[in-house]
Amino acid sequence: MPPAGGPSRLELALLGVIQGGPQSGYDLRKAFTATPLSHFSDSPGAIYPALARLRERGLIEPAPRERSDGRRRVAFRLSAAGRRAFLAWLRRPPAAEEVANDMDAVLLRFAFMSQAGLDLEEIRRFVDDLEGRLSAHLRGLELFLDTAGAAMPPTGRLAVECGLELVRGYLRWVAHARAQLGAAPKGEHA
Amino acid sequence: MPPAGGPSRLELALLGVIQGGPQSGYDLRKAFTATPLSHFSDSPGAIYPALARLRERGLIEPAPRERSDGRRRVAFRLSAAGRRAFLAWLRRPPAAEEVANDMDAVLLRFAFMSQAGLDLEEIRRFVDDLEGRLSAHLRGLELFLDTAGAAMPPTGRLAVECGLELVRGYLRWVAHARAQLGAAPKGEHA
DNA sequence: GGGCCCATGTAAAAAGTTACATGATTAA
DNA sequence: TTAATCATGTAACTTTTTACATGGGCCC
Repeated sequence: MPPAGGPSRLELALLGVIQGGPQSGYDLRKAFTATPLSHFSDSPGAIYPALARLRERGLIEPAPRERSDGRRRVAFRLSAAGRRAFLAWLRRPPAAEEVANDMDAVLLRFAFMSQAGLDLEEIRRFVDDLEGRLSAHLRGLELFLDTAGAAMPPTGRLAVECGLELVRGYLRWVAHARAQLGAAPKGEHA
Repeated sequence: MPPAGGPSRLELALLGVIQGGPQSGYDLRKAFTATPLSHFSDSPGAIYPALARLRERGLIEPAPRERSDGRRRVAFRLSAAGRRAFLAWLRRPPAAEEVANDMDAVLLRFAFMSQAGLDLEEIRRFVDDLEGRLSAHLRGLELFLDTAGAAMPPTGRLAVECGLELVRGYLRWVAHARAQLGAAPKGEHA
């Protein structure tokens, strides 16, 4: 729904999957239902219009068809401009506001990074930035609880504490991710 | 965007805050900017139309004004039907699909429970149901990782592992919440 | 009186949801 | 041949976003 400036989250997810190899609308629908990450609609009413938009903007283009069984099938691949836009989006460091209430978008970016060929150092820098934002957000939540917690109804306070526990979970994951990324031998991505 | 059947998430959040006492549109905007839980837009273009819809459907009604300083101010309170609808929403046990990709909605329900006067036993049952769903989802993610994890690009796999860590965070919180709720003396809510 | 916050709204445009429509191909 | 699956789309509707518009009260 949001004319949020650049491509929508669905469009970016589409670009991300397409980036891994030409995909038809039907492929993409299946990818979204099969994959645990991302809760995107598998409805044709979302995907086909989104593909049409991406095509109009020159971010994707029809790929030459290989498997020429009789079926009608329109596979798309990224155009040069599409690849540029996608990489620019991937490289955007996590913003404070995003970390506070749109971690899905941050994780979506991260998920596509190695497949898109970002090098280890860039990915590590992203993780470092993310950790800083998460720590700040954690402090903010703790401060809020200290200030307003006592006056809140029990389940309200518990809900905020849940947010806190989540951020701690993210921070634990950051440590894990850094270990995995650090351990990987140089140039071992994709 | 979604005509998902009942009231939208924003509408439910509005009902939830109004439930705690009469609120004007401006109050609600402030509540959404000040509160850490929930990332709702503070934009008038979202809130005033939503209030108008709720009013048309008979879920809220203008409250008699108390602070009669000169300012124009239209405060709303829940109608009887509004209270019924809100309670019915609160009491809906968490569904599997919700736990997988809309925990925000689950937490939003939980946050309003004690203020709305649900009794401790109901809240505990909700938490028990939630734990069951979370455990099932955890197993699902673990299975996915065992099956598909090896074939995934590194950051893709890490992103799924992040989802896993999150679910573990939620489960830790469930244990904490149960302890808090169990410890509270009978009838100590709101 | 001028500027700032309070307070409520509207208008245009975009994106998603549900539901429907259509046709080809494969398998029973 | 009949049903299921592959595959792509359209139409109506709803909500949200951004941006603008308006006006009253308060404080210096």
